[in-house]
Amino acid sequence: MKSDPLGDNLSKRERQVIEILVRRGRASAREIEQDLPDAPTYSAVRSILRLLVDRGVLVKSHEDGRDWFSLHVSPQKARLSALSRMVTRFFDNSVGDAAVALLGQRNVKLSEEEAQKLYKLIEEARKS
Amino acid sequence: MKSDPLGDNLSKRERQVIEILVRRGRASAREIEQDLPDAPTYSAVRSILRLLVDRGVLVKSHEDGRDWFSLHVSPQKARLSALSRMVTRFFDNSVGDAAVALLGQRNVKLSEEEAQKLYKLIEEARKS
DNA sequence: TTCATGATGCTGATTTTTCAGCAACTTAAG
DNA sequence: CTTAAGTTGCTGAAAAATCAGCATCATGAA
Repeated sequence: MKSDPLGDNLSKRERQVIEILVRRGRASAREIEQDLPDAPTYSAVRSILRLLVDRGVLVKSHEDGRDWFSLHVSPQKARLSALSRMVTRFFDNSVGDAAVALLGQRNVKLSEEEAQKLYKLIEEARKS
Repeated sequence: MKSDPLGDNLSKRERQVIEILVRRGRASAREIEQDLPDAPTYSAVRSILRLLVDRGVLVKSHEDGRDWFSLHVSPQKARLSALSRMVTRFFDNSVGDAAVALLGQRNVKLSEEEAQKLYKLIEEARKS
């Protein structure tokens, strides 16, 4: 098991940046600056981005006259990784417990499509 | 909405400590020291604990000749809070998407009991 | 080309986090 | 009581993270 690039070895700002990129997929430095809570100066944002790129967490490309940043892993993978991590650390590795906690919250609404998908997944995961 | 005490205003070490307490419910300083990855000295652990108690994140009690630490909120609440946070930040507030991602992973096994619970929850969440 | 606007990365300073040393205190055993 | 082993909080130092200033480079308009 390789060391998780999105694990607990990230600072506050780094996590904030990564959350932005998980949601947006890809963003310019300016966009990240705008999305950042209590945003510091643009320079400071650039510093954090530079660090993250150096460590291989982010990927930088250049287009339309500016840099674009995205996660080294896909947002899909990042989401799964984060979920897994939570299941491991908070739910003693039990996906079932986590799912029950997730769906057992107040005011949870599911579309018909989602409900169907979930039924199917549960059926598959059911021990024979 | 109160500021989340388990939100993103925690440092690396602080998060590590909190994860330990979510799992153990309550622990002595020595136990936390042992569970901590790359554990520093016992003194350093105490410093982090002292800080967290001061900020009201942890609660300290004394028993059997030593201090015991636990979360100010219940592990149950902490888990839910963490899940909600993830749903908000990583799944665009869609509990359905998160649940599908969670259960759609490889090698997910559910007990009959868990499956039944989930069916029930989905049924409830399905109400238009 | 020249100028203005915006983007970039380097650098060092400030702030926060992390840490170990140490003296005081507690507890239990002798 | 005296001692030894374990626990605790204070303190300042070391390391890491955060940040802004600034010079340079890129882009596009005049």
